[in-house]
Amino acid sequence: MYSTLKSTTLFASAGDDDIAAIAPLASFRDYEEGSLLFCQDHAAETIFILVEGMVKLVSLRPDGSQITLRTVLSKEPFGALGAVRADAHYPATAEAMKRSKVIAIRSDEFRLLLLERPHLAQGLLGVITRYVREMQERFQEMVVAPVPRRIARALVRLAAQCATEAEGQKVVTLPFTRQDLAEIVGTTLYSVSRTIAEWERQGIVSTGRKRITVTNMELIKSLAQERD
Amino acid sequence: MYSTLKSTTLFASAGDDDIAAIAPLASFRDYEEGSLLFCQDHAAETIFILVEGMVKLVSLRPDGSQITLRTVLSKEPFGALGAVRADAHYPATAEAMKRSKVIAIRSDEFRLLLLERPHLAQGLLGVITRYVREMQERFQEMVVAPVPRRIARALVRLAAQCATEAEGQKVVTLPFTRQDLAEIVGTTLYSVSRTIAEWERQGIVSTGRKRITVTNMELIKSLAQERD
DNA sequence: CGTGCGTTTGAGTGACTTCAAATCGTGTGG
DNA sequence: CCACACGATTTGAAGTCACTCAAACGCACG
Repeated sequence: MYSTLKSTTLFASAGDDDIAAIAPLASFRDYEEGSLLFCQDHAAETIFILVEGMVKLVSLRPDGSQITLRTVLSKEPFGALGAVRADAHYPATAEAMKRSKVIAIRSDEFRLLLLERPHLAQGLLGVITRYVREMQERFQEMVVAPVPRRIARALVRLAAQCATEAEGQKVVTLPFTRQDLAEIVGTTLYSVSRTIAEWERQGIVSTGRKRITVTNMELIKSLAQERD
Repeated sequence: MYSTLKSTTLFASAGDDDIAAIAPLASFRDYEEGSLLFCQDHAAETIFILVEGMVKLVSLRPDGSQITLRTVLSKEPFGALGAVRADAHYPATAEAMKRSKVIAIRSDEFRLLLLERPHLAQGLLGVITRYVREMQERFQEMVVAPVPRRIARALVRLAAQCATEAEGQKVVTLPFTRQDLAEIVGTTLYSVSRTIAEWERQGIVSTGRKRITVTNMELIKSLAQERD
């Protein structure tokens, strides 16, 4: 548990004594594919760190459709906003996309530690700040970028996240359905299908059921850029 | 200066000793309408707190168009992400929309204080967390909501911010051009003009040059809702 | 009384969505 | 081991929302 905690982005700047203080609050949990780790608007009682698997944070809309706010792949924390304020509620629902293993930490006790241990607060600030920057970037994309560019950007971002796990190889396979991607970039599965089919004809990607393999990362990256 | 700092959202949870530690790092600055407080991608050397006036945080796009990430009205801090990491750069450009007065704090020295004074870190976490939630909400709007609803939401949000200053009155006047609003909701000034003109015909708002007055806040709020 | 910026309005276009239906691939039960 | 069933994907056709471009208008300031 010690070394697992130490290797996460949240506790990268923490000292051994900080880790020792956290460890008693933390426990491992496993989730089946499709199960929910927490639900939107429920009290944010625990914060999570993904150890293994894949989790998506989705926002359910009144009309039944859903938007994926974030895809958690590496050893990133999630549901961490609840550690800041005492009466916080989860702003989204967390769903396991595969069998996943997580570390769960009680947020109320963690919050108390934040006041005593500045390095923990530092780590949390770092994690949240990085998230803010990513959100701002995606926000801008949503507003101005056409659908194909949004998809390209999503692929680049997801490939980079996956590559953290499987050290930077040229060809990256992403285990997402067209529907998954549609919820990430805010479009329909039809538009995703048409766009990806076109790219497959051009040899930029190869696809399959629940799978998209980027074979020419450079080209995808250029499609993700502003200019044409 | 002491009481001014104490009244801001960033230092609401700070003790008198915290304020005393901050005060030497802080100074007042004034900006003319249209002047830039900081520029995108420059080193984030100082964090700001708006005391008086109005500031917008805009992201400039390669094609020349711009998107307003945030409109700062009340005694909110901005440019505060730079306080977290040493080598941070501003993710956006800050422009004064009116003559404005701000408090400027050197971010490198502030960062050191964060490690010694947990209540300051607490305050910063609170501010950033609130911002994350707002961004997530706007992010979702962008993806799924049609333009008129996005405009309605922007008006509701901006009116609420203004109302913090001029205690909740029924009729709120917002000093924005059609272009300003277009950059906030991510559309064109033409679409804003048409939408607002329609609302004026229905008596929901009254408009003028660089001015939009919400006369029926309830109706605007219902337009901002998901359902029709 | 001009000049310029902010605003209005029209017409045309294009990107994306929506709905419908067919097809493909995979896993499962007989 | 094969056939079926369901989920995932493809493709077509129609419709619409909002953008783009162009031009005119009008308020406010010098």
